[in-house]
Amino acid sequence: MNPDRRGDADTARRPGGRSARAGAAILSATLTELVEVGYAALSLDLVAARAGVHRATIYRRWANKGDLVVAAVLASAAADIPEPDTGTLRGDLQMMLRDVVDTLALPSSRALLQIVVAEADRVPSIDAVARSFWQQRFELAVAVVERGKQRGELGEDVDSALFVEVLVAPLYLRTLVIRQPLTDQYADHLVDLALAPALASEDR
Amino acid sequence: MNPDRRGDADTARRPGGRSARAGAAILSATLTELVEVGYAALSLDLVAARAGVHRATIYRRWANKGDLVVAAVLASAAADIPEPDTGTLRGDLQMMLRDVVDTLALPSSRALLQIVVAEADRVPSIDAVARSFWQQRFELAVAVVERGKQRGELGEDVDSALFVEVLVAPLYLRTLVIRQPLTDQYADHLVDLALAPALASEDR
DNA sequence: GGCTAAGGCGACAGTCTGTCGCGTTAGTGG
DNA sequence: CCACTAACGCGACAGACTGTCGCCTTAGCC
Repeated sequence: MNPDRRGDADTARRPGGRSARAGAAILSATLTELVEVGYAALSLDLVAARAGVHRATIYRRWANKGDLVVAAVLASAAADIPEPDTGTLRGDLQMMLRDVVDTLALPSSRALLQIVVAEADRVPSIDAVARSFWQQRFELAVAVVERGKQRGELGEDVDSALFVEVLVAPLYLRTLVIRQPLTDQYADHLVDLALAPALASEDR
Repeated sequence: MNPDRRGDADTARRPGGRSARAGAAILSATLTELVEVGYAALSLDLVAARAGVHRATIYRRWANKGDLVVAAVLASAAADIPEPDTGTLRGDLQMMLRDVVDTLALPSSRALLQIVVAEADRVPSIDAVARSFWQQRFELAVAVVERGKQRGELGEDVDSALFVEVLVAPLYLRTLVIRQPLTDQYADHLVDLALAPALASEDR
């Protein structure tokens, strides 16, 4: 639909050299600025300056501010996810939740998450990135829960997807909505709470 | 600290007439625009036009775009909260959660919530509004849970605050983060899940 | 070592923010 | 009922930012 050559991101025409360097510098500078001043106040002049690049160069690749931000968020979302395997469901869950706590403690992750939350309803491409990102994460977490279920650490009747949602949701509620601090103890507490019914039924 | 006469919001110098009307029109127009185009793209020109007011009039009251948005959000947060009392804890919780579901289904509430989530870390006054808003809501919900506890519908050892957090968190996770739809059935399911341990212990 | 895609550079129009001074109007208080 | 004056309307303004353009320069590829 778009004959424009922009927006091809990594498939730069000079993949070995300056183009690639400039592209990476721009995306990195965008993320830094984004975390620092937010989306609304983001200025391409400053991004260009920080990246050591002329502003026109940015526009040669991305049509506008929104597209650039989408690309930057997309690039930073491409982190790989550690797969926990401590041997017990409780251990795996603790590890995962503590990882979330650590991630949400980073100002950069918080800022990025906030931007995605704020813009996803308005920007289809951000919506798409968010959906696939969370789907991946959830599939992994659900797999961990399923493994625990097969080991008999959780009742067969438990809905794994819902279990994961209920387990992690308070971390995001505290961070984004009610603005309360997160601790490892809190995370562990959530795990205990989620596993309590299983323990109780063991006692019968 | 600020000798400027701006920012007094409702304490206008001509409380009876044009000033009050203009102020209300501006705040209302701001909210409408905010929901429609978001914070980043909000233009005071359009707000002024929608409010039927000259742009300078806005600046006479609020120093900048940020202050105006804060005032608008603050004004809209002043809604009163219905206190449920169905006679049973399950009924009260279902009512509260369905109310949250309904609220989050409104584009205006979603948009406002998203703006608050995105800006609270950056704008102290938005942070303050958010904190007091949620504290009020949570106190009410905790009171409902405590009442249920006194009726014996919930174990004495349950942490009411944590109970409320875990109960409502998935609604916000789905709305803001993982972008999944909310239904009344889902809300009821959460209530059942939260009350399950209490039911199980009744059976002993 | 030459060809050429891509970046550097500066100028540009258009939009938005925030400010100002002056004229006008509509509440307020007598 | 009327005069006073606080507050608004209006248009001009500087400054910042967005997005575009054409020309020149450079660095990567063969």
